[in-house]
Amino acid sequence: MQRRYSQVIDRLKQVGLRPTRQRMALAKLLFDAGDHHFSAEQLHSQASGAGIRVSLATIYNTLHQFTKAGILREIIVSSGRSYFDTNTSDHHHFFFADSHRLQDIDAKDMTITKLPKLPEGTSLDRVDVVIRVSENLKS
Amino acid sequence: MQRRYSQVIDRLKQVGLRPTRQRMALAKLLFDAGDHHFSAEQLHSQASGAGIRVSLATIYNTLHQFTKAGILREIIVSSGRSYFDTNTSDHHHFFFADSHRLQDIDAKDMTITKLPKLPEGTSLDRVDVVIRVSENLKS
DNA sequence: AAAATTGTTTAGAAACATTCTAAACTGTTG
DNA sequence: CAACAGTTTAGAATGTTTCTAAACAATTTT
Repeated sequence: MQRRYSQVIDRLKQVGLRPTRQRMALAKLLFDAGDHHFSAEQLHSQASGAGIRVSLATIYNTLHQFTKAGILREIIVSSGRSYFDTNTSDHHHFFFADSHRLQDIDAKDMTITKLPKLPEGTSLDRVDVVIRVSENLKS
Repeated sequence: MQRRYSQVIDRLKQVGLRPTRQRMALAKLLFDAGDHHFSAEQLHSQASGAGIRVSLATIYNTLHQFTKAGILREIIVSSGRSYFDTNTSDHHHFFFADSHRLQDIDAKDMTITKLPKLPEGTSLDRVDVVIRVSENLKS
């Protein structure tokens, strides 16, 4: 049981975060599951479901720490609720307006050939592309 | 005094909205001022400052109605607060992470040559590009 | 032009996601 | 294992947005 956590412990240490009970449990949930998108509330329920007792405050703390550490990415597609992505590589998103679902777009499926000059005295953080789509109603 | 509202009245009628006192006043504030970005709260203060008494609920109602009618556009750059844009033409945005400011990017200053295939059974609503930048600290 | 109808506005309450607080707890270091 | 610094927690607080149902205003009908 202890050994299965070694990867997660290493990963946390690498990014300078203490491997606490909660962080290890959450990291395991997040990174053992492959690329996916989720909200704070979703992670909280998932944790509860898996028998991990973590407060919502810790979920938020952890999400922000992971994001700052670069092992998680925040996606902003709707005001009023934040989403996170375990895929931190260069890519973009489809956003299904009706169901609030997200789907990755691989960087290679999308090309931006011309970028505007950045405003004076600024440096680039990130280019976010969100393609908003509607699900067609069945006839 | 009455005549100055005729454009705004026509515009509201065109999009199927009754030209009420509040809608006319807000439309005038918004569309006489040239392209700009704003939040609900900002519009509310601006209205108050101009001696227009409108409730926040009406601000929100109006903003959503205008957006649905296509004479306003919602910009999603930060969870927890919505921004709107009086410029509804095809364009994108710079977002200044520190100051929460927005700046238009003309469609012609940015070219996307390759778009991914849309997921099965969906239709395109919009492609949003947000270039997030940080203001460089002075040395 | 009053009455009837329908759509709009409102204050205040409610909802919701997120952040804060300060006290209890845990991991780490020496 | 003591001491310290960092972490977690419940619950309160915050901030934005939506809801409610009653008053009001624009429009249509008579």
